[in-house]
Amino acid sequence: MQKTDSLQKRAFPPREIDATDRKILGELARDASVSFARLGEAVGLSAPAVHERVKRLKAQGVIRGTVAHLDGARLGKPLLAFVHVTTKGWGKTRALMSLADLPEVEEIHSATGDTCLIIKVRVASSLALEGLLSRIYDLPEVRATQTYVALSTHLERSPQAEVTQALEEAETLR
Amino acid sequence: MQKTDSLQKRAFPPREIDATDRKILGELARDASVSFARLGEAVGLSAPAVHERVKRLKAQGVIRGTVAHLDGARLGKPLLAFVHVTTKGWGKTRALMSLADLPEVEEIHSATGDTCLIIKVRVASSLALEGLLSRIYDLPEVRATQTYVALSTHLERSPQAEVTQALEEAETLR
DNA sequence: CTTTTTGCCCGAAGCCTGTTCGGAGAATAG
DNA sequence: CTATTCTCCGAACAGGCTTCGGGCAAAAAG
Repeated sequence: MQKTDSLQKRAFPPREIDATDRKILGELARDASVSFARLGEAVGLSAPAVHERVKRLKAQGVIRGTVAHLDGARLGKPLLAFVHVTTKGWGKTRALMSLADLPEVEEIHSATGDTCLIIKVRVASSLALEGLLSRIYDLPEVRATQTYVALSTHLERSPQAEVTQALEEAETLR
Repeated sequence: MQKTDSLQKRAFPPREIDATDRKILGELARDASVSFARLGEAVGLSAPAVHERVKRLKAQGVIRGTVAHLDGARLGKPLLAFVHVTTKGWGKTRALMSLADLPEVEEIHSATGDTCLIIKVRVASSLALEGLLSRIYDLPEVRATQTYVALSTHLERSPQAEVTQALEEAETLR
């Protein structure tokens, strides 16, 4: 019998993510409303086995949660734009991060290139976009912004489970 | 009794999205794994009433689906980047749209500004990013690209249900 | 090689939840 | 006032989630 006095056993040891896990993740990334039984058919396992894997993947943080994907246009926010912000000094200030309180702001990244911050926003109208840009400009550390308005969206999805190995293979000479 | 001979009755007439709907959508956009009973408590309705509203919102297309939100880094794709593509002529060609077949490509938008296309990609390494850019450059209609690498992501979420009315209100003089 | 341990899987069963149904109540139109 | 429509609720059924115990194979230990 194993003693576990001083060394606490982890509930989920950091196991490798295998091919079956990726299949499950691929299905869930496309449609998380599928039943465990049907998921099991797709990957060749029983429902309890799939359930255990999904529980582990959630505990490991690979699955960050399940969310409803809403249609921005039907919600009254048909205008999508990317705002590139150039800041004085380092961009990550409390004031800039407070933009996350607005439901119009969907993403905030620190980035390389000319700009320091890339912000993805979805607003009701060009007037609302102007109002949002006005709020950004009011922040003292903002030096300039450049806005790219999405005229049409051809693809928009959450992170996918698969990885294309061919991208990393040695590039042949051109 | 109403005759329905020539005019087929819609299963879900295009009803207005009211405040209760938005509350439900807000909850589901944050966590779609909540039960209808708990959702009903949050908005002051019974489980069947919430169920009917959600069914209608799905039929209307406001809820496009429920998906698992995966962690790109833990899946082996820690590098997020936005690629701006300048194309010859109009950007939306079949070759460019075929980039959607790659699981690394998460978004494709036609955009205003200097660029014609904004592509959001998540890759395993800088080498993989180079390989992906190489594929983009191989397309005949691509004139130039500019890549912004996300150093850190401070916010990344799906479209939110709320709309900030204050953004559209008249801007006072500065 | 034998034994033990570990990890992963499955079938069965209980319980929680999704889903449907019929009816009540309010608001609106006729 | 009456009829219609719409939305809601309580109850009940059915189905899926979740747990449990046990079996099997591979790896590790002896």
